Amino acid sequence: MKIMHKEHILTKNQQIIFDLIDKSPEPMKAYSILFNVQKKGIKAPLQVYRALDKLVEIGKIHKIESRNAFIACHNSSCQVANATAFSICEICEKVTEISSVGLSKYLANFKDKDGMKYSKYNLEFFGLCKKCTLK
Amino acid sequence: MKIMHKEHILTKNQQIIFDLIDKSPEPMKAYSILFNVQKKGIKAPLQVYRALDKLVEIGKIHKIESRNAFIACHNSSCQVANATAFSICEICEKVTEISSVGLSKYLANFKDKDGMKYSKYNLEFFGLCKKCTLK
DNA sequence: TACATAGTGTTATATTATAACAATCTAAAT
DNA sequence: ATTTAGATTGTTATAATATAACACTATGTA
Ligand SMILES: [Zn+2]
Ligand SMILES: [Zn+2]
Ligand SMILES: [Zn+2]
Ligand SMILES: [Zn+2]
Repeated sequence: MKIMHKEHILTKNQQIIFDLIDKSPEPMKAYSILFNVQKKGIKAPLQVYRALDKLVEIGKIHKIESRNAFIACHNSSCQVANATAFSICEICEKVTEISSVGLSKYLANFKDKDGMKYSKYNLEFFGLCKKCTLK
Repeated sequence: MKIMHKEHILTKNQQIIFDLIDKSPEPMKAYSILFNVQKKGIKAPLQVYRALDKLVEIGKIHKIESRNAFIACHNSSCQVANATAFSICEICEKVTEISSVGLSKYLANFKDKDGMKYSKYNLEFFGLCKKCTLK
């Protein structure tokens, strides 16, 4: 898996949008991001999507595909933008990035019957978080 | 993981839409499905989405989240709609459902640090298929 | 300077998905 | 056969997500 270093210098729009996502306790959707940064001069969807694309590319944030939402990478050992795993609570929608050495090793080495070699994966687990299990 | 039996009797719309997806060599998008079934009397997006929702629920088709597209389940040993894995070629967009006993066992038994128990997962691998590797 | 590359601002538009409501069908249960 | 509950349908309208196209600006570097 290709290593993506995260020490990019962010541009103004990228920084504004990253800061917002990074502070958010939950994944943010593009138009919610747009609404929240309009006071900072980012007025159009495209400005948001362009920043999001770049932030995803360099691994500062990840997209939760099943939710069309974006979360900051809080996986300290995660130097890659292309090997991601999340747990998602189906009640409260809490999303957590999973950092398991065992899991990432297993998936990075997984080979299917066709011998296709993978350069990237995304895994989303669904269930109930602790809080929601107790309710 | 809850077992979803697939021996549902499909309604007219569900059958029309399943047949179309099942014959397609590649994942189909909702509005492409709509276009293709208009001659059969299905005229509105909602009719398509409702059938898709049901077909996903009963495990006859799966949604490829990263592509917003739908593929028929061709995994003969797959009796569940909630434990899915796919390989996706980033050039030709060929999608294959992975049926690996090892993989599904590993993921079904995976537990994260928080002890969250999962009821469902979706895994998407990305890379180059054999054909595209040779080009 | 000259050039290439990446980022920006803007308008318009494409694509994906759901809300709301009335009508109809289906499968039991009386 | 009649009632009832639930799922499904048909329809119009609208919401939510994402990209095309184009002119312009910043930044690094040769
Ligand atoms: Zn990460
Ligand atoms: Zn929860
Ligand atoms: Zn399947
Ligand atoms: Zn390919």
